Amino acid sequence: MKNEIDKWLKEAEENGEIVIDTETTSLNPHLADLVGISLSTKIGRACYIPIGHKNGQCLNQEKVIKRLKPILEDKSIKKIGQNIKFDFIVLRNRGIKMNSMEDTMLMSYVLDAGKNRHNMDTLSEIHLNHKTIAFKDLVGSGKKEINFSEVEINKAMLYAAEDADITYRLYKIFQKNLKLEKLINIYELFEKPLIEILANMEIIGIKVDSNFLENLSIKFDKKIKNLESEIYKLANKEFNIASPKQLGAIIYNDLKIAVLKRTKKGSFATSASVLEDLTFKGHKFPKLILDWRQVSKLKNTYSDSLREHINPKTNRVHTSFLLAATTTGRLASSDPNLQNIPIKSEDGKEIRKAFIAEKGFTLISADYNQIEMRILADLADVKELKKAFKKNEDIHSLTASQVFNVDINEVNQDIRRKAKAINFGIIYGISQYGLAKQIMVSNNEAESFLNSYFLKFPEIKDYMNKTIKFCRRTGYVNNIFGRRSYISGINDKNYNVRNFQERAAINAPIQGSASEIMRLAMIRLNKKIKNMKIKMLLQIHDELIFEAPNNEVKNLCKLIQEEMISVKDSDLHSFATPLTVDINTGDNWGILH
DNA sequence: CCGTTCACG
DNA sequence: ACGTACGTGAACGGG
Repeated sequence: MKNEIDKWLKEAEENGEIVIDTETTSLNPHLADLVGISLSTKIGRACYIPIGHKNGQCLNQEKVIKRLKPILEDKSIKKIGQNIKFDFIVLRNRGIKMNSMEDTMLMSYVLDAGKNRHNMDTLSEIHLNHKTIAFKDLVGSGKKEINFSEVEINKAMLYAAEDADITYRLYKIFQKNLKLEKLINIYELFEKPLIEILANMEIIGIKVDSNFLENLSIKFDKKIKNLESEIYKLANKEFNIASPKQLGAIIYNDLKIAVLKRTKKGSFATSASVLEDLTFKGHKFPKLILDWRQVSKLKNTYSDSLREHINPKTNRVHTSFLLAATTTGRLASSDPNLQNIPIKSEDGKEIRKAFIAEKGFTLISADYNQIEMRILADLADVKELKKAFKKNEDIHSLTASQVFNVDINEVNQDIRRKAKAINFGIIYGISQYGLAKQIMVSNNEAESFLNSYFLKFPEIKDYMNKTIKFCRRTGYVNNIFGRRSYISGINDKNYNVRNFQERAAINAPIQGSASEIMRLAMIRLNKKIKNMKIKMLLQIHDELIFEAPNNEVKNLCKLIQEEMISVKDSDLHSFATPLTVDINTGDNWGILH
């Protein structure tokens, strides 16, 4: 049996590449134990090494790991996988530091973001016209679902070997296509380096104070109970507040607070924006619901759930960063999502205080200031915007003075707020209707704001028209660095679908270019700090969180800031607009802003 | 398993 | 006349 493995590894050395796929006890790589490993060195042929099945004859785990390690750590041998960051983390927890990794999921993402998903079942059907053995067929579903370690070895072998073979076939196809489409650089420079960087961030995790969260839960629970009794009193009955159906019946049928409003699909409309309108009618009920919703959200999604994600061995939370989830190049985060931790409300900010630095360490937050507006200035070559950023002016105040025709020193809070909403709207692909709703002015007013906006910044209108035109012709848009986002439905005959896609087309290059800048910054920073005590912990789109030894904080802040700003001038693109980075430090995430 | 709601950038 | 701001993930209800 051992000679058998040696044969595969020898072929890997000869070919300079090997496909690897790990089967484990969990889809969460931080909790997963190895059950088996499949390998392929030639199309149409793959093997399965069972090492953790509960039933049947397995090979000795330690011996297999020891035998595989030198090959997986040999830089001259490519390791090819589908979502290989998962396998990297699983193997890293067993002492193997895999390198020279290739990932078919990321190749597909670079080629086809926005066109289809990038899981193997989808890719196999699209590119190989082959329906794979489903994971569900092996483990079942619902009550009868079993763990992968309980799957019969013979069945697991067929499944795992198929996956390795399909991965190899996909790799060959994508390799060719990336060159053909001239997208190989995006894959090499923006995707591959992130695999190990993100894996290490996930493995390190961030420390979370469980007791602090528990106390918050108790505090939130009291608030919820108080609100509930008030709500039931006004409703004259008890009901499930979390059910829009029941809530709508109370609002529109029992209390008759307002004329019936429905969602697109016909159910009662009870969203925050609707309830906010109703609070203006002087009734106490909608406000109570809004408060209840907010506190319930904080308790259910954060103070309760976050505690369950704390790894008892590390006292830290280990998220998963998703590299191939968005259509624009942004990352996503899950299990738990650490990119949407509350900040806007006072109660919400409390959650952030639970994220703390290790003793003797400090958290450092570094965020790009106004990165999307800066990219827009560059992307659309907006003279006035570029000038303003070079002079380090407040961009919303400038917009306000231009749109509302007042001196920049006479901009008040109200028109600055409106100007800020316009700037956001521009990035999202504005409509007068959307703007009107957002800042609560009439359609006509919103229209006149936009007219004077485009008069002052005519290049932005040109960019929008040009982008949509390009997208209609090609079906996709490019960002500054050449990443492609497919926009399906840009030529749809349905007006609403089409408009929606047009806004997405305008937004994708802006959001996407910003995400690329952050990727470059992470890669540069990683090179600088990889042998230091400071650790990169989180990325929240335009912000990075680090944990650094107290006595090094001052110097490291400078280093981080310099590296992030210097991305402005890379071999790939040079910005005329300067980047600025705000730095904050503290012993918890709550005081970083 | 989908729709609704809401947390973030 | 139409009626949505762009990109996500998680929790929950209800069929």
